[in-house]
Amino acid sequence: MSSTPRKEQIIETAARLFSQRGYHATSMRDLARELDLKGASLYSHISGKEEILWLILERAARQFLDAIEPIAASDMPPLEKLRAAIRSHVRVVTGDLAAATVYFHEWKALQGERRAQFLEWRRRYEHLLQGIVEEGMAAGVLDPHADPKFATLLILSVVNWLYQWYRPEGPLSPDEIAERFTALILDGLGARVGEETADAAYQTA
Amino acid sequence: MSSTPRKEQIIETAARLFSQRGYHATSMRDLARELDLKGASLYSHISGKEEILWLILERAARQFLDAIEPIAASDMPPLEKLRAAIRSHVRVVTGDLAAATVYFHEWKALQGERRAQFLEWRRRYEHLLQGIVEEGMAAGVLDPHADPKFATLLILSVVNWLYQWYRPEGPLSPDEIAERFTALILDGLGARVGEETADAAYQTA
DNA sequence: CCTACCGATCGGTAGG
DNA sequence: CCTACCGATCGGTAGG
Repeated sequence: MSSTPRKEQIIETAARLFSQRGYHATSMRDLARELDLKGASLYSHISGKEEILWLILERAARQFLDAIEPIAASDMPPLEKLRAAIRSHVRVVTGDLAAATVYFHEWKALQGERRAQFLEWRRRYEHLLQGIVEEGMAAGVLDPHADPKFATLLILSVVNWLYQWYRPEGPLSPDEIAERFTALILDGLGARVGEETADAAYQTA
Repeated sequence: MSSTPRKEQIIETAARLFSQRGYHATSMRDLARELDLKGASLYSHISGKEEILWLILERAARQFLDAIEPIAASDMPPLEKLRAAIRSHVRVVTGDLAAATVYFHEWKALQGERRAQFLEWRRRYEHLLQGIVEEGMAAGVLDPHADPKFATLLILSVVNWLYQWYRPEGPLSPDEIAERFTALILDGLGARVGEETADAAYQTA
């Protein structure tokens, strides 16, 4: 029925298996069986097991970066940038939950150059997000006295952990989840007109 | 020098290796080499590879539960309960980062009964935390209109993701990190005296 | 895409 | 705690 090229089927199926059992716990024969092939037949489409992992991780990393780069470079107001960045992150995670799970769990199985490339992409992503956070602080949308590194880590905590609990059949759509995340972050890290409220919360704590 | 029993050394070293490379990527011979033993010698102290993983995960799960259970059962005010729960969670994670990493990443390698037991402990922990959140809402410390399940997930996101970025040599102590988490959560999920501020933030978003 | 096969390594046991 | 060894399985290749 499907005209999806074999290589695509291999990558998709591998993403599912790697996300369920982990990269090292999935054998090439497991993967082949899922595609009604013999193990050796996989090697006419891909060069080896690590290449499959790499193709999954490379795509995921590009999706994250392709989404945030135009947002970071745009002239939207800082608040809208932050909202758009959170929404696009949530869309990437929820759009391919298996790939996102592999992205967060299995990159350590990469060796040498690929591992370095992956980590560089991840660093670039986090740096772009931190830039948006800093713009928000400079514009007074986020608390200018907060630590931008810590604030970025908190945003990443919330949007990254999503892969652990998101289920497509759940009650909230991806955009609704992103909306709630944004509201929480604006509230928790936001600058207030009356600064007393924020100060009071810190002191009560 | 050290009089640590061999079994303890095995568990500690395994936690380090499993956290660095993953359970399936660490062989019994890797583990033995790290302890200046031959692979076969491990089996006079433990019954098999999965038992080592189980001992790491069981301890970690018990640490989380032993910390939150007395807090949940106490008669502290709701706000103090939440603060204490977050602080104890952060202490467990930072107190043994390797074990925490294995706790979050490698439990899927457990089979059958052990896997079920682990998941039950994790559910119990999350349920106790949600109870504390609900008490806070009932008492007006947290926004009574928020969704308690979602609020609990957000707290778990922030405190769980810590294992991904915490480094003992970093600028913040575990208790300082917990303090900042609590402040953020009280701010982001907190009830305000003037409700307009929160409503305004939701509508701007 | 298959059969047939490779050397390496896996978790684990026997027997001291 | 060691040497010696087990069957099973691993990723991958040869050759069609």
